[in-house]
Amino acid sequence: MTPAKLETGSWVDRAEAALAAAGRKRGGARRAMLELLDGETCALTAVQIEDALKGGRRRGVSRASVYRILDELENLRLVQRVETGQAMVRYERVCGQEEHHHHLVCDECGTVMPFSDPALERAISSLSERVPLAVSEHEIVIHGACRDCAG
Amino acid sequence: MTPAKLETGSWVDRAEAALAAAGRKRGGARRAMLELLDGETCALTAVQIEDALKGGRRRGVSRASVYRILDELENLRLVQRVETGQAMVRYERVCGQEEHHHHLVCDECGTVMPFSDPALERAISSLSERVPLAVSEHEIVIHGACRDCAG
DNA sequence: TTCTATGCAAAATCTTTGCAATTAG
DNA sequence: CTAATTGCAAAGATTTTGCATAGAA
Repeated sequence: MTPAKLETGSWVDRAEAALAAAGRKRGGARRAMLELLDGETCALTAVQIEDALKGGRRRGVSRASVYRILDELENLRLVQRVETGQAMVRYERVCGQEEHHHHLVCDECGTVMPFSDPALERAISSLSERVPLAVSEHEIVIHGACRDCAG
Repeated sequence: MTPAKLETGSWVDRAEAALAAAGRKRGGARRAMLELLDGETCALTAVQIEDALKGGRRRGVSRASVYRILDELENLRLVQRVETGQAMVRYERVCGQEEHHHHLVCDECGTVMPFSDPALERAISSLSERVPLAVSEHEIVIHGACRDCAG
């Protein structure tokens, strides 16, 4: 065993391992999605994922598979759903604590940007202990006008 | 003028005034929705609103009108959209600062509960000044298992 | 071989729109 | 009378499901 190695694998490797542990077989469509998601820094919609795979150098993946695979990955906590109030759900890979972030949404142009704030996280974790819920996740979305749109 | 009176009107009165100021005429469907929303402490989906109006003692309102009216009210900032990651958007009335709150969502049974936390609000408003966005709103959703579901 | 992965097309769900009739001002 | 309101039905958009084929172990 090489415990030190456990943390060095990429997210794709970690995902493949989790899928294998769940008794799943490998598939090209899922592999392509994993690679795409691993390269993204922020959340994508199902349609954006489909389009990115269709246009890029990776293989295309049908929309039904995009949804099915996102659902599997969400169940395994490998990706998380992000609700930005834009009619479509977005998804992004789940990383370690160090990359934990939330989202800024420009209501004018629809741009979504990540942000993180330690003070906010502290407030949330303190709150999590005082709430009538066994907290598993939290999501913070800040709406406004981005610099381009606010003029 | 009686400035002191301005704060005493119910949310329904405030909404009607805002609608009148926007050049809208009164309508029974909208009135019924305003009264329903005013009596709710937390967010409802469009379908829940439709059902509540159909079954209750108030007049029924067609689904199209429910959506149209919610959209109007949202534009006038009389109601706000709440995304809880449950496929359907929820709406609730917007009140003054004193009633500002966020949401706890039980991912098992779907229950949505309101909560508020001054420390969290302080963290958010401090953050709002440091972000590349002219902030208009923020939304916080905490997911987990409620006491009934967690056992 | 046997069970999973995937694509395609149809279905389901939530939301919006077009149009005509109704109603407020 | 004129413009806003509303219901109904049809249209849209997003997401899910059924089924047959291809692929991994």
